[in-house]
Amino acid sequence: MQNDEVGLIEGRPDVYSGGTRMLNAVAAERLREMIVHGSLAPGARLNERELTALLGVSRTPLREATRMLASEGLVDLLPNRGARVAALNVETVRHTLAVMGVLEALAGELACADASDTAIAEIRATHYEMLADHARRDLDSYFKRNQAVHLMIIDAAGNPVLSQLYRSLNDQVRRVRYMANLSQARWDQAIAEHNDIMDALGKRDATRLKVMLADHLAHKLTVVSQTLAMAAAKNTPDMKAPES
Amino acid sequence: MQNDEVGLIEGRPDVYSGGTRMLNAVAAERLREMIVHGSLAPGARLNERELTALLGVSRTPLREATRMLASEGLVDLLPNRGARVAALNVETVRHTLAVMGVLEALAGELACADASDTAIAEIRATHYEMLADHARRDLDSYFKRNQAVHLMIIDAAGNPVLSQLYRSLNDQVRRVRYMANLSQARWDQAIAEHNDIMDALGKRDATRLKVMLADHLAHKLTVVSQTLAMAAAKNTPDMKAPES
DNA sequence: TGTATTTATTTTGTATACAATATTGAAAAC
DNA sequence: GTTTTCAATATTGTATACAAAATAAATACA
Repeated sequence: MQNDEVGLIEGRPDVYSGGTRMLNAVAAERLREMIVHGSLAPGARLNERELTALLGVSRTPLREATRMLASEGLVDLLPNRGARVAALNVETVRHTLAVMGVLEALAGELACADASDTAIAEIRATHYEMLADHARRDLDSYFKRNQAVHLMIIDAAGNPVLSQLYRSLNDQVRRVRYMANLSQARWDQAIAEHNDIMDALGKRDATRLKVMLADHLAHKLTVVSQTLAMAAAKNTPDMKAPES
Repeated sequence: MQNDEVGLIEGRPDVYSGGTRMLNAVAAERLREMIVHGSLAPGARLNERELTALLGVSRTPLREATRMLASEGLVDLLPNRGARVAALNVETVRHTLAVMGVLEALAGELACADASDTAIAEIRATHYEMLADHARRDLDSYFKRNQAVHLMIIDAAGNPVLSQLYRSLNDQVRRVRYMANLSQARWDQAIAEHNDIMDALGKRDATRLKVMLADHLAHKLTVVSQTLAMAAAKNTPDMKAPES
């Protein structure tokens, strides 16, 4: 009756088999994606019955997954009322971006000092692919490459703690992206900023890189704030979790 | 048979009652404490049977707790081999302290700019109590107050994301503290540094505060590194998780 | 004695059962 | 017509049952 999708073991009958895979990780991954992409909206309840049916997993690994997501800050747990997708208000995003800012600055510093030339070359290559996406007006691909560039800079710092933390915070902010498209002007500006960032990194100019990253993030904050303000204006009592 | 300690509901029979409390949170809190205090050593297996007996909770909330701790980085999950206390090697601690450094710097900046005078006064008061602990050579109380001061500075920044993240990272590092005592010389030096930190914060001198916090953390890193190196020398194949 | 190999035991992963709290909906009271 | 009350339903929290790994123990074999 269970195991419609996930729990199904390669070419085996549609029946649970026993202590075997890490369904909690699978469920967490899929829930994370749903939350980031907005198919689970901020404030939405995570109904266990629905989600077990959707994911083909029993309640046990599903609940383990929601608990993990709660520790990551994507979900809020309410006593006897289950899990809700974390609210997404301007304040929280501002706080999150402030932290991401110093993490990027640290990454920039470390990357300029320690990153290998080949690592920087790989970042540059992805950067150019991103420019191609911009030229083609391929927004989806641009977003992916843009993300990749930022994550590659972070990873170039060679600090796994930093990498993991940044990814976690980044997921929070990514949720906003799927709420509104980018204006052409802002897109062009972002590209210009990325050129500066790439240039500074190529020259291993940590001081300038940090400034560029900070500016880039500040502009992102204004865009995100506008997006959230508009969304809040549209359907007023949204975005914020329904009051307890 | 279960519910020896935690699940026991006020003056009720020693039997489980039903969908009621948040035993996962209770279990997570107790496990976190055990890991931070070292009663669950780095690399140790988290045997579910033992822990359910110890905590008086069934496997379900216990597992939810371990999954949360995994997301916090205090625990590693191995497929079909359960949870282990995360290893505690110099590298990881160094990476963690590097991130904590930029978080403290951000907090210092924001606190100097935005913290209320009463908030700073409260930090100062705790600072003086810490000096009293030092004068009395009350190491335990000193550690608590020292922690409190640092957390108060973080919280004074008024950024909940920052606060939560810092606490999570801080738990990682706190584990080392319980492995060795402090030399008198280092203790005196730490006190001197704290005086400087307090002074800079009182004058809302963000630039100097950031330098002081950075120095303080750098010294902490050397102490922690020595501690871990000594521990590694004593019982060689410890501290690192047993190879998979 | 030491090393494979097989068998027993333990431990983990998942599903389900059951009780208590929330939520819904309809009847009753105002 | 609106609000209140109370039963019916749904949903959550916890415990337990059962199967597959993993580990330990025991046996076979050299």
